Parts: sequence; C-alpha cells; structure tokens
Amino acid sequence: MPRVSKQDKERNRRRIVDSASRSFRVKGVDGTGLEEVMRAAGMTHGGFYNHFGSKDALAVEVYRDAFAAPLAWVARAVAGPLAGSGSSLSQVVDEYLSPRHRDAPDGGCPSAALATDAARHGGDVQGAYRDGVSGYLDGFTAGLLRDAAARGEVVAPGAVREQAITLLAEVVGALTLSRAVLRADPALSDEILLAARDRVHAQLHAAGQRGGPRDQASQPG
Amino acid sequence: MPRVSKQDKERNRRRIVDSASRSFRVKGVDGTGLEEVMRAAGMTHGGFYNHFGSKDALAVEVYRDAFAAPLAWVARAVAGPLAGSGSSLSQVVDEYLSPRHRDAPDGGCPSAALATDAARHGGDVQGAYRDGVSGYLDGFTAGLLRDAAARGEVVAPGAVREQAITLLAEVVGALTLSRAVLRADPALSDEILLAARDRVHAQLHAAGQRGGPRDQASQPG
DNA sequence: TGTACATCAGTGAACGCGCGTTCACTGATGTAC
DNA sequence: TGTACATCAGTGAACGCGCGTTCACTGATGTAC
Repeated sequence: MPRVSKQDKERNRRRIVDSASRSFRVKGVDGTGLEEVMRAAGMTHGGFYNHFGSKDALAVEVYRDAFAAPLAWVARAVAGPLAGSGSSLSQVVDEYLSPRHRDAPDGGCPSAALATDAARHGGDVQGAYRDGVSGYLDGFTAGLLRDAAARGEVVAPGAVREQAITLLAEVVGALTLSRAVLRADPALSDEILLAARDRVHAQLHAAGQRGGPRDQASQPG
Repeated sequence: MPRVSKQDKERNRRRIVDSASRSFRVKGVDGTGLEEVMRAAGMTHGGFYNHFGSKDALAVEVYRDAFAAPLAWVARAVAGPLAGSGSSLSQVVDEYLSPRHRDAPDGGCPSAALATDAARHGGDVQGAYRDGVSGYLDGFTAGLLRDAAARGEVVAPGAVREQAITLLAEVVGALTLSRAVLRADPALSDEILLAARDRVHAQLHAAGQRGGPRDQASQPG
C-alpha cells in the first residue's frame, strides 16, 4: 500500500521507539524533541503521527519497552544456576552499580533514568513505570527467596518483600546519585557506587536476617 | 534609584528563588517557564534579568538554596539530644520517608527531586547539587558516629562513611520510587515508604556492624 | 496470471504556541549639591 | 535642610527559535478483478 512494506513500517516503528528510548533516558522526555527522535530513526519528523497518536503515547510505549530487557535479565539471573557468591542477585547488583551502567544511561535501567519523569507524568506513563517497578520487586523477591532456601533458612515472605523493596531503593538511589554528581565530582560518583555495592552485597549474604519485624539487631556478615 | 527600594529588590529576588525552587522540584527545570516563575513571584517576566543573567544562573542559586534548609535540619538533629530510639537519625529518616514529604515535593529535599536534572545539567548546577549531597553525607556520618559512640562501639571511619552513603541512597531511592508510582498505585507507594523506613531503622540500630572493610568476598575486580 | 488502482507510510512545509532573552520605556528611589 | 536629577527595578511588547501537531502531496505496495 504505502511506499514502504508492512515489514518496513514495523521496523521503522521499532526504530522510533529505540531512538526515543535512548533520548528520553539521557535528556528526559521534556528535553527531547520529536524531530531529533525521528531524525535519529532515519525519517523526517512529519511521519511520526503515522505511528503514534502523540508524544505521550510514544512515552508509554518507551516506558514499557525499556523495562522489558532488564526485567528479563533479572528473571534469567534468578532462574539460572546459583552463583558462587551465594546469591542469585550478586551479579545483577554488580552490573547495576557498575561504572559502565552509570556511564551508559541511554541503554540502562529505566527505573533510575525515568523515575523523576514518571512522577511528573500522567496516568498511562506512570502505569507503565509502576509495572516495571513491580516486575523488579517480583524478580528480587524470587531471588531473595531462592537464596534463603539455598542457605536452608526459613523466612517470612513479608520480610523478603520488604528486603526486595529496600534493595531496589538502594540500587536505584545509588545509581541516581552517582549519575547526578558524575561530572562535578567523579571520585564521589565512584565512591557512591562502591559503597553501595559493598553494603548491598553484605546484605545479600545475610538475606532475611534484617528485614523481619525489627526485633533483632543483626549480626555482622 | 529604581521604582523599588533596595530592600524591595532583595525581597523580590528572594521571591523569584522561592517560586523557582518550588516549580523546579515539582515540574523539573525544563518543565518550568520563567514567565510562570515570575508571575508566581508577583512580577512580570521581563524583570527577571534584573536579578539573574540566565535561567541557568537561577538554577544554580535554586540548587544551593534548596539544600540549605534540609542540611541545617540534619545538622540540628545530629547535634541535638539523642532520641530515645538510640539514633540521632531516626527522626530524620522518619520525616524523610513520610507520606507528607512524599506528597510535598515542592518543599522537600532536593536530593531526590533534582537528582535527574542535576545529571543532565552542566557544571555549576551539578556542582551545587554535589555540595548538597556532600553535606548530607557529612551530616549522616556525624550522626552515625555519634550513635556508635553512644553505644560504646568502636567503628572504622571508612565503614561509617560507607554506611552514610548507603543510607542516603536508600532514602533517596525510596522517596523517588514512591513518588514515581504514587498516582498509578498509591498502595505500592505507601508500601515502599514503609518498607524502607522499617529496614533503615533496623540498620540504624546496628550501625557500623555491616559496613566494615570488605573482608568478605564482596568485590569483583 | 497480468494489470489497474486504492491505500497509506513517508515527505516537507506550515501552524500556533510558549520558550528564553532583549529592549525601549517608566518613574520612584537614593544621592549630590 | 530642600531640591534637582541620575539611576535602575519593573513593565510590557517584541525577538527568533524549537516545540508538538497538522496537512497536502507523493508514489510504491498490496489487492481486486
């Protein structure tokens, strides 16, 4: 029908989402123009509305899409063979809090990069963000439960859920802070990543001990 | 000299900063227009350049100013009488992770609200943000040291610094996440705040025990 | 099968709008005398 | 002390620009016959 085949159209749509996904994470939704999104996707900007009804509709798709890869990655880590470290999530945390991830926000986890934008956005965009966060929490909970089982511990599900939430908050917060000070103070940025990695690992190795009803002071690792 | 006295000018400048501070935190720097800032400050927008050389210069002043109150508040908590909870920072964390703070981003801590903007901004703005984060870390470190001393513990300064960083990451991350999902899922938003509060408190009560030199196998490379 | 043609993805110019910034102008203030 | 006047904060209109969105047009594709 058109000058491009159905297959081409689908590929072009993909390119728009990918291009927007990168720019939205790096410069924010507000800071990104549709013209540059379309140019990076190899088209002129007028054609945008053949694919999406509005910039907001694109944002929703970008949010959903951006979470897909990291969530699959967490699920894989949790389902795969238990690492020598004793925690399914060790590798996830290491990669999440690595300088590489910090320095490549365009391809990284949207939890950190899009959090503030999600707070400022309306229903559908925030819904997509919520689903992503929920997915992370489910993955983390599964990993923590498996770790506890491997250690032969009996843990309360509520405590594990609580730990999963705190774990996500820690890595998102550390990544966000380390990115926010990177150019002004690279040493501090590195320090934040390292400190968070170190302490999160210690917590992973004592999973379940901290998160319960706060009855006990926990022991050193 | 002008139609307003020096005193009036100073008051007007203050109003511009206050107005911008509120809007920047809620809608972001990019999402806020100077016209609305000036209108909220009670002036027409043309007069802006009698006070600031550019929007960026305003952002720098807003960043510096926005950190002042929370930092003073942390310093006061750390210097004041030790709370019954056993930690100087209990109250700080409770207030930081309260629904009230979550629901009032315009007056709240800029660490969370402005983090993503700081990452996207240039030298001076990011420098101001860095100084704020640094101030938080100093305040937290002082509080943790005092808590440890009150418990009669001997702690390594490096471990305390590490714990301070992780503490900041936790509360910033939890606040950011809870704000990001608030409208889409208020229950999840509340759950995030509560989980983080619970676990952070547990960590405060066992300060210094976890953060030690990484004697365990926790660091890759 | 071949062919005529309706469809619609992509083009490129245009739209109104709000942005950050500039500027000629106003007129009360603070100062010089 | 009183008075003349230079200063400059605030006004309001204007600037160019990029934004999200619209639209007339093009022409290869997929389909109907």
